Amino acid sequence: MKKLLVICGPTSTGKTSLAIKIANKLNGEIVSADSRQVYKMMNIGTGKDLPVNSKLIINNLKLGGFYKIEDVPVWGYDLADPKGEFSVAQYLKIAHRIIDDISIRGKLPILVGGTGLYIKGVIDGIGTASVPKNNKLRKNLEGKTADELYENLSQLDSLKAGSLNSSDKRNPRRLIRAIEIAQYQLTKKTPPSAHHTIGNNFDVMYVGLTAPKEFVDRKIVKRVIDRVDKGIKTEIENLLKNGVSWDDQAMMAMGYGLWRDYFEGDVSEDTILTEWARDEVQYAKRQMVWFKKDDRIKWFDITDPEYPNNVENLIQKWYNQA
RNA sequence: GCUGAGGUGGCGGAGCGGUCAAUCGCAUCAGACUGUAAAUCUGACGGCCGGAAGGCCUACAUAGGUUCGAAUCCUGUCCUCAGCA
Repeated sequence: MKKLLVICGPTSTGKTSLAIKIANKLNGEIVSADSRQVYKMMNIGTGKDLPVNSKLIINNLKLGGFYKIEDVPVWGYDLADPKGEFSVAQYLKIAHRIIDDISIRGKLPILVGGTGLYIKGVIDGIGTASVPKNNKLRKNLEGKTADELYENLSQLDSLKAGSLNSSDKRNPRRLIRAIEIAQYQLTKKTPPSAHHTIGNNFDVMYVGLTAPKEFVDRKIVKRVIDRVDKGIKTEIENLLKNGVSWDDQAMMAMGYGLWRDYFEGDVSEDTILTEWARDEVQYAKRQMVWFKKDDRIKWFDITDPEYPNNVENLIQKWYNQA
């Protein structure tokens, strides 16, 4: 059976470096599952860790392209223009192609990232992903309160409305999407097409990386400072020069939008760094909340001295199985 | 030293006699999540008991006072800030 290795976990736990190590050992290629690394020109802040002067290699337009990091092809970067929009649906489409392609070439695809929804989408599929965005509808719904939206949804699809939990009932963004799907199903009268999933065709191994909170927090602080040294400010200036605006979806990424008050206001760099690190810490927490529910994941504490041996043994053993 | 403003929960900041354990924002903690997911949203957030309703205690710089009742009014004390010396 074809194999797929997933390496997930919160930010700052060394997912990529483990992936590279494994890729070198098992003849693998990396596929990034990261909702911000998909943007071009956003390298330092999203942690692409590209070697200097490396450039995107494109052999097949349908697969995006790949970078080489320590001789390992890394896919899933630079799929989108930071001025534009991007969503899971687009990611899934291309990620599936990439994974199939790697697999067909006889190599091991390694899905690496911290965006839980992307990983879950790739493996388990997202049934409604084929329902397109309806800008007109969204425009109309814009500004409505959660209660109004909920009422609206109830009329279109009372079943769906009733199934929402108390949190989603008050989440305008989710309610709008739910209405969008409900309306699509009403007008098109066609159920969303069957979605491509990988779960059934691949032997998937899930490796999760964690560390004690204090360890992760310290690492985050260090990394934030490191990114400033590497030139995050220049990177942002370049984005702006290229027409990216502060309001673009891509600029909502941590460590980007935050700088607006530095460039346009009188907020100090120190303040920005503190807030940036804080955002990352909060994000790491949210990632863990998401991942820890998935009991397919085999967890490893990266501060455990035995960790490198343990993961590699586990993966090797899984890899050797027919 | 004089004059003016002010001291509220981890922070910012409302409240200016009762309905105040104290709006709200941030932080923190817990959680949700299927086309923005590094997004968006929910709950908890002085202490103790309780599943909850609710109850009890300690609280709005500090010490007194006025009042049936004070974070809110008065007085002393200690701090902070602005202007004058």
